[in-house]
Amino acid sequence: METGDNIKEAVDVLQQLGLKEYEAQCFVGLSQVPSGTAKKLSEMTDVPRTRVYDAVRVLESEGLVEIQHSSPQRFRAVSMSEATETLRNQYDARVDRLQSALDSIQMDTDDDESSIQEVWSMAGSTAIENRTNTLLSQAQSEVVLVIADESLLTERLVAKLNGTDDGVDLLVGAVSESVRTHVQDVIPRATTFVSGLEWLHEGDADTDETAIGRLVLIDRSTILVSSIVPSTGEEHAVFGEGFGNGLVVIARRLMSQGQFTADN
Amino acid sequence: METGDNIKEAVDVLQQLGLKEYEAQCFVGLSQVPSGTAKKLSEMTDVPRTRVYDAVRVLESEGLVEIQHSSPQRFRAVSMSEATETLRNQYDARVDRLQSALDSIQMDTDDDESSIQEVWSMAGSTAIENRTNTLLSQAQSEVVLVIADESLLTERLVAKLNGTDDGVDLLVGAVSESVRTHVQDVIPRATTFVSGLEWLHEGDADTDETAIGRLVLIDRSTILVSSIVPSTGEEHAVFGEGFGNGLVVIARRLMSQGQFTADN
DNA sequence: ATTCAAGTTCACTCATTTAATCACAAAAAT
DNA sequence: ATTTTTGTGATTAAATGAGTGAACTTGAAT
Repeated sequence: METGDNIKEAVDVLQQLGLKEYEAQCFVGLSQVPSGTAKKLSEMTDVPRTRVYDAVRVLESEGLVEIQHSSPQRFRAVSMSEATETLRNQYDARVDRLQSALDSIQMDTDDDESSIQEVWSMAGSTAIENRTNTLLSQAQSEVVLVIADESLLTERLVAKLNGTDDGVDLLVGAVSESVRTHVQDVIPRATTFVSGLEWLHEGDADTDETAIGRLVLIDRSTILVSSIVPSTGEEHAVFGEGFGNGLVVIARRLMSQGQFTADN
Repeated sequence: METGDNIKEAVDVLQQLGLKEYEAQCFVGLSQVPSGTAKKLSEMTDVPRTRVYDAVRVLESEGLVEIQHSSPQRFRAVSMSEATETLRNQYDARVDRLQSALDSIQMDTDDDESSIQEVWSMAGSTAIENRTNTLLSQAQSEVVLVIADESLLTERLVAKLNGTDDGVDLLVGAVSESVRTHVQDVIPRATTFVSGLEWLHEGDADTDETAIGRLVLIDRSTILVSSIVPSTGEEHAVFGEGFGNGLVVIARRLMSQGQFTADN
């Protein structure tokens, strides 16, 4: 059922946004009718009638629902645009509060006696994309980027690449010729090539091995390699810094062995 | 203690953003130090050492923390800007998903045999501000606005007011002369006045009565009145639509009795 | 006035989730 | 070799939320 799934999806997202199940269901229910009573709502959702009142009251206090104090009470959802706006404002406000709370806690500046030989792991596509961005901003002389999948070439990434300093060499590799030409189109100043690294696209369909997502090498001294785990589709990454870092050394070695072949 | 409170605040906000207590504490702990082990973390926060691992693993999967798989493992938080960016992206993505899920559910268009004599209540400053905005957009001929407190005159509200169609009369009332002149400054095209309604600012300090926050009357047929509950500081509002609506009638009556006196 | 039904609130149980503790194996350090 | 750290897993306890039913209002109908 089409709408049924969408309803479930909406309830789901609302719960992720912090609403309880009853609250989410009531809100979605109300968003389908101009207004409704507790009875009507409990019929169209599977919220027990006696609990509709609680749920709706919470929703009202959060600015998502209006209540008419008549008998029977009537409820109605605020407009979609008002609701999403309210939710977004709420979250933005929270992130802002977090930011200022953390800002006011100064960090212990024991130097991190580290960097060399450390390999860090992280996960999550957005986080990895953010890190990629941060790294690109730090580039002084060279950026080597290999992307396995066209979908990873987001607008934001393209913008960032095009915005890098002119003194920075931009080498962008793709796994296939078609992706390469596309990359060359959107990032004219880059030197593009088709990666000669076979292991980059092991794990396509047939094999169940994890495939490489992106590879970022900055100034030959910082590297990030991500992979997509086939079962969940999640993106994981490893990250190393420092010219002498083992991971970085390996990456340089691979390059100098001519595995990366520039085509133009 | 200054930072102690800020730490609590940060943990609190992170929980509101969906993290569990241990996760929130670990993240805040890590954000105070370049990198740390489970032991160190459990000492600086009050997360049991044996549970640091779980918490940090979740944080990693959410892109907020990096893990170095050595022995002992070392953890570090991503930079503040990356963290807030990741969180914000995550939330925006959710709100977007909600929007499209709800969009695809069309609403039952049984006419709402309503409007007249209905009074709805809602709560939450942002929601009320959003509704105010929506109402201002709908104005055809006249807007009467009375604000009790200068703080309610947000940038957004001012922009909205200045952006209303020229054919719409703009009457803005303030509770004091000083607020009035300020209003006149930022909204030149408005006709401003000092509200003669004493009950608007009953409940200042001494009395514990709830004070009126804002009063919005659109085209003499839609009204919204909000009040601030003194104990919690929350803003609540009542809202009525339709020329014949009781609340609207009362509002018109008050106006025509000369309670609102234009000064210029 | 009394009764009845619908509307509403409240209190309580059960299930799930999360916090907190413990026992133990593996790894490092002494 | 022995003793401390480090990491995993299981287990208990506390808190939260879902689900249910009794009881109390209210307004309409007898």
